[in-house]
Amino acid sequence: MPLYLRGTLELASQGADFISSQRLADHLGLTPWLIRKDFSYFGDLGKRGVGYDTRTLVSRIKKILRLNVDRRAVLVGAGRLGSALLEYGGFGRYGLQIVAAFDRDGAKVGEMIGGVRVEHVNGLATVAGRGIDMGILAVPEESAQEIADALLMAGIRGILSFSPRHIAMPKRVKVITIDIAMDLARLPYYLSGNRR
Amino acid sequence: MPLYLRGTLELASQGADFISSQRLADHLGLTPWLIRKDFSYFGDLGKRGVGYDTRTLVSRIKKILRLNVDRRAVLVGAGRLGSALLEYGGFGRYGLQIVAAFDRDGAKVGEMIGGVRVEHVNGLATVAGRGIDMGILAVPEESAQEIADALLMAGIRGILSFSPRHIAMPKRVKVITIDIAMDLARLPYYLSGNRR
DNA sequence: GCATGTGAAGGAATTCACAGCA
DNA sequence: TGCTGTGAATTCCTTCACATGC
Repeated sequence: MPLYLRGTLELASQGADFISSQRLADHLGLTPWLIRKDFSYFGDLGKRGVGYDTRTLVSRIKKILRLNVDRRAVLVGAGRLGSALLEYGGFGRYGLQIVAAFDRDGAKVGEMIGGVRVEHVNGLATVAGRGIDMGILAVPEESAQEIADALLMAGIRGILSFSPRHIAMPKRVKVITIDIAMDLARLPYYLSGNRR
Repeated sequence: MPLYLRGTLELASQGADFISSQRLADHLGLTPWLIRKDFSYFGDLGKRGVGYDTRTLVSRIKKILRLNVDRRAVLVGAGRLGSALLEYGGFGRYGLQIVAAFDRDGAKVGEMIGGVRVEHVNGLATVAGRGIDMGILAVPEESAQEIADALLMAGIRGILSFSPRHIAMPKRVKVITIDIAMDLARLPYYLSGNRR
């Protein structure tokens, strides 16, 4: 569904009022019947013979994904990757915002990056009262688990981690891991004449 | 399999000579029988009653993933994310290396980042003869498709893209997309009392 | 005894084909 | 006619249970 949201937002921004499953499928590199099947689980979203109204589709998917209210995230690790994330403008389209940043390095504390002031990681517990419910982990992999534990203590219940380690958390906390090196390592398999 | 490689490398670096499917599963947050089933497709990798020899396991998986030889990649887009990638040291464990970087911005050309000199994007075609077969796309999303086409022309057959767009390529080119904002947007769904 | 390898069962996701409505 | 919604068929992936070998 997040992918469908992305595609619908994009086509809507190109001025489409209605889109067919065919059009969305072409745009995303998928098949129409898969999209229709997935949409069908959430009741009647489209008009037969016409397609899906982009406006209502966006708002329905946002509601399903609980993106109908703005969400705030905290970032830990203001290194190169962390800074890039703080200055990245792509979160806004989903109503997401990084509103706090922490680092272990005293030299970075106080710095403003992407409009956010870097705080010392010792104060991580203070995020508890700030209406933040997601954490972004951009720390060295050795400290990833430790910082994740601190985020758990601070009441965070969703983590996006860039560390190539499995983060152990109670089941109530959702962890999504992006392992960039591992993703790049998947490419060579497809390089030469592979079947399929 | 890339995930198994990561886990095995990690446990090996901790001094493990043999690992059981149970141990690897615990480490990665998976189940032992899934790992055994997946390994079984590639012939007898383990010793019954003992486990898997980490050394041979690593080399077998590397061979399967075609990571048994070092692979070279080109990066396009030396902005914040691109620079972070150039300076990231995590690719080496898989024998991957970024050996060239390109940017559209003349001011960046000539700069050294992470030991790589930034070249002007107009010269992208020159990668053809340099033993490079993967491209990393860290450009603004509007230019992603255009640059991907240029990479195709330059003989690249695998692309890791950070642009939140579907990249259209001939079937012989493998494209892996990392959409950071979309991944973060998946979290809110899990935030409150969801079943499962 | 211990841990792998694997046929069989079970479940989930995808694809198909078409009925139903604008 | 055009495009959605959906049961049925299919394919794929996961889980189980246990025979096999160190």
